[in-house]
Amino acid sequence: MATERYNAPDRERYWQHVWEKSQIFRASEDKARPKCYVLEMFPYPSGRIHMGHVRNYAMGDVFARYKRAKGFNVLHPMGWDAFGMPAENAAMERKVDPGTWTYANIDTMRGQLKSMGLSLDWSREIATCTPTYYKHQQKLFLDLLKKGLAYRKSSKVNWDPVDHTVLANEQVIDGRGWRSGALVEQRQLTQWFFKITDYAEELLSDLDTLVNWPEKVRLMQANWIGRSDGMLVRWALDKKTAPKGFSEVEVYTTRPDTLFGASFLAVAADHPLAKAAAENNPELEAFCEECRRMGTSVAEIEAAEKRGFDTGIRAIHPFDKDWELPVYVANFILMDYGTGAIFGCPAGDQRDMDFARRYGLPVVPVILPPDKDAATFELKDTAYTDDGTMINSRFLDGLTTKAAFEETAQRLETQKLGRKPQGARKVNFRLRDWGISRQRYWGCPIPVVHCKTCGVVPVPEKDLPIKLPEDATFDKPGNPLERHPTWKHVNCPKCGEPATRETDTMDTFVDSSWYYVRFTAPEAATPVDVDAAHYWLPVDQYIGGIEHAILHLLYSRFFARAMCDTRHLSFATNTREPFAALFTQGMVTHETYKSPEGFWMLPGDVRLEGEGAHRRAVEIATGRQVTIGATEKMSKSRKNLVDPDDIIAHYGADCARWFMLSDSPPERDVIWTEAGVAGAGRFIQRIWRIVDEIAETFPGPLGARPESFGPEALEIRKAAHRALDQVGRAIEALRFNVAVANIHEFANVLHSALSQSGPDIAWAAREAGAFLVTMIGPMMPHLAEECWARLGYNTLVANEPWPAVEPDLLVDDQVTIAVQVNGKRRDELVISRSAKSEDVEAAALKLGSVLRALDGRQPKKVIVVPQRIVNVVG
RNA sequence: GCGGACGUGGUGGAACCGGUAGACACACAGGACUUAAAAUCCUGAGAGGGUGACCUCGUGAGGGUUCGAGUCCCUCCGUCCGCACCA
Repeated sequence: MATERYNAPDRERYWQHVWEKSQIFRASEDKARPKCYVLEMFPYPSGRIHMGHVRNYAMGDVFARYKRAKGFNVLHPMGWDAFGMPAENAAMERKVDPGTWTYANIDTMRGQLKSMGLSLDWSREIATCTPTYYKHQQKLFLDLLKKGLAYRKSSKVNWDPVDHTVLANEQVIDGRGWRSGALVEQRQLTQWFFKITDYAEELLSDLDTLVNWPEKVRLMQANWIGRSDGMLVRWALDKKTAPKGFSEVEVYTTRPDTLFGASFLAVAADHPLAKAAAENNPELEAFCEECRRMGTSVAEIEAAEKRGFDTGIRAIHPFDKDWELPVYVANFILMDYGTGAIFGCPAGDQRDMDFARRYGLPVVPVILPPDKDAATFELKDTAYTDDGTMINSRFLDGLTTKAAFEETAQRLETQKLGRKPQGARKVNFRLRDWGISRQRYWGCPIPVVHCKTCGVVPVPEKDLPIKLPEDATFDKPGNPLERHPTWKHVNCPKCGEPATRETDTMDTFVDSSWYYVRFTAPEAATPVDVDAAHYWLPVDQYIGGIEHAILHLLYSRFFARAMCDTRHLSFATNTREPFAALFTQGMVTHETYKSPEGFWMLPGDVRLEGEGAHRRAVEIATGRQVTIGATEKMSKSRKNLVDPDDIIAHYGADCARWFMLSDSPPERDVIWTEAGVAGAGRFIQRIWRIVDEIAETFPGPLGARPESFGPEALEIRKAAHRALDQVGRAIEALRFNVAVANIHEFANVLHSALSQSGPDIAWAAREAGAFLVTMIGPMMPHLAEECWARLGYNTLVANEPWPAVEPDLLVDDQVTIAVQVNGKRRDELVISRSAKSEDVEAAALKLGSVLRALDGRQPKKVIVVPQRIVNVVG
């Protein structure tokens, strides 16, 4: 009896070796089977994997292995998002070459991932920093350039003074660089952009098709794209006051209905009209300068008051040539939204209200709230921005807000009142083009050459890849490519004269915008093997962190479309969405500990004692009391890290995987606890013991199925089939914690059933054992193989199909239904599943508990929900 | 400020479409085994009351719809997340 304890670390190495040798996770196109592309967001090779990776990849692996068992042709690849700042920082700090550093990290992390036993097709591994990858990215860039989807312009950009590079709008968080955390500055630079705004409408409307994405992510993207329906309204300027060459100003508004509530116009400090007006007005010039300086940080914007400067220019109301309004330069007008100019309606917009109150401008209410009386309605300092009935608005009076919008829009479009004021409907987006220039070394070089005579010249395709020089220096800040002695000096591909290479490299988010395409044919001579991509895409299940809800996912959605339009890609589906289903997993958190001096401490240096209110922590080395802090995301800075290697070496990968999948719903944060891991470790041994006992007590293969099963054997079979059914559904829905609970439940049933004997029991137990092993397979694959072998099979459970559930076994002949009296549960009733409602009612009314609860009253009504509940109303 | 999500025992969390709330696990308590510990196995447990089969209360708070509400509707409170002068 009792085989020894399952030695996870040892057996895991063995089974990993077996999988690797048999190459079972290699994917190839197979039209005969339905495909399933399972992808987890690929890691940045920062040095070592962390628990967040373990959780992410464990989830993806469960799904991939399950789908494989369900008969799908699964593609489950892995690679490295390998360009980026940390490699350069390492080069600066430790004098190692960024490439050397990166590849060493990749080697380490590959080893770590392999020790997790993931069902990955390693033959497709890619690293974005290899010329064999970025060569194709350069080709894609050239095609985008040709198509007009990549372009250069001078613009105000977010400059990260720590990383010495430009950041995209999406990469500025609370006014700080997303990576460095430095306060971002505004600089005027000539930069490369991708025309993501060309796809704004499609990127927004197609969100509706992404039904298998979290609602939250879709909303975040929709808000980010920020569509608004409005009008462009052109206001004539009074000739006497307008600067030379300006006869009108165009403003953007989403509320043309409030046009009669206008009391001023305002333009941004960078607006051409402001610049012209400032030319011979030093005071205004100074004000504009001040405005430009502001707005460099969000903190300042928040604190800033609404301020303006009257330019002296007067504008003429589109519907009344005798109505003049002042034109201000104002600090709260954004040059890059709409037209950089607005008309201010204090009654209908809080900002305009603040502004009007400060400068003593008129406040005319134009919308009467539904619950207010026209005679008494007045506005204090709060604007009314909702719908209502139009007042003080001439021909709009009495209309609803919506009708007034239409009426105004129509009139503006068709009429030519006064001096050529007019308007046009316009959809405006908040989304800006994606600035991809980075003044860094460790990125994909932008393949163009700047020539004095020919201008910007694309590098001929035959010259790709433009490789990074291997002898760059990192001893001072700035772009190593820019200061490299020879790299940038080339001859113009067009005229042959001396010219310079573009020294900007691409934002690393470009690399990750198409890697999922490259995985479908990682060796292809062209960026994409169209057939392979057509077969595999879209990704059927994508799993990663919520932190990429906007950046990476939006860029990827853009890139898929841009690649379609440059004929690199075509989808078999009728949308151009790269990720059919998205799942965003929660973070891995851990308690934090602080020494008496206030320094963060590693969990490994701390011993926990007591519980509840008496729970305390002491430093193992000294026995000193340690402060237990909040539970937070595992991070280096707080030192609340647990190294996956340690866990895998001690408990095994299956244990780490199982714990990650237990308890917490995958979309929520999971708290890593030593007790939880130990519990997972105990369960592994429990499974091993159960399987061992089955193998020992009921040896041999499944054999011929008995003619009939006794009630005890039937119970085992029912439990097995029910569990298999439930676990399958739970995995399908990515509800791993529920699957884990179902497995626990089944293991408990099986464990207590094993003391019985008999030929039918033997068969049922063997079947149940096989089921148990199959259902733990996706989550604890090594243990499953070991158990599978122990049960006497000489195949790999990783290759076994998910058994078919016998539907008959999922239903019981007898059902237990609750009996309520007036909605309160009083009893329960075990009755035939097919019992008629009348019979159920009769049986319920006979129950002593029911009679007692009725207390002599006659039942007024009896509600019977078949197989569920009886409610006696009395 | 705007938008969204969430709120269930000591803890993590279950509960299909409105139908027995608390599955499963962790932690805990008691017992068995053991010289002892670990491991394992068995048992217990939402709160309160009763000797007892039982009764009352209970899913953030309050109200509503319903035979019946953790689930649907309204108001409020709290926590978390996203966006934030976007006209």
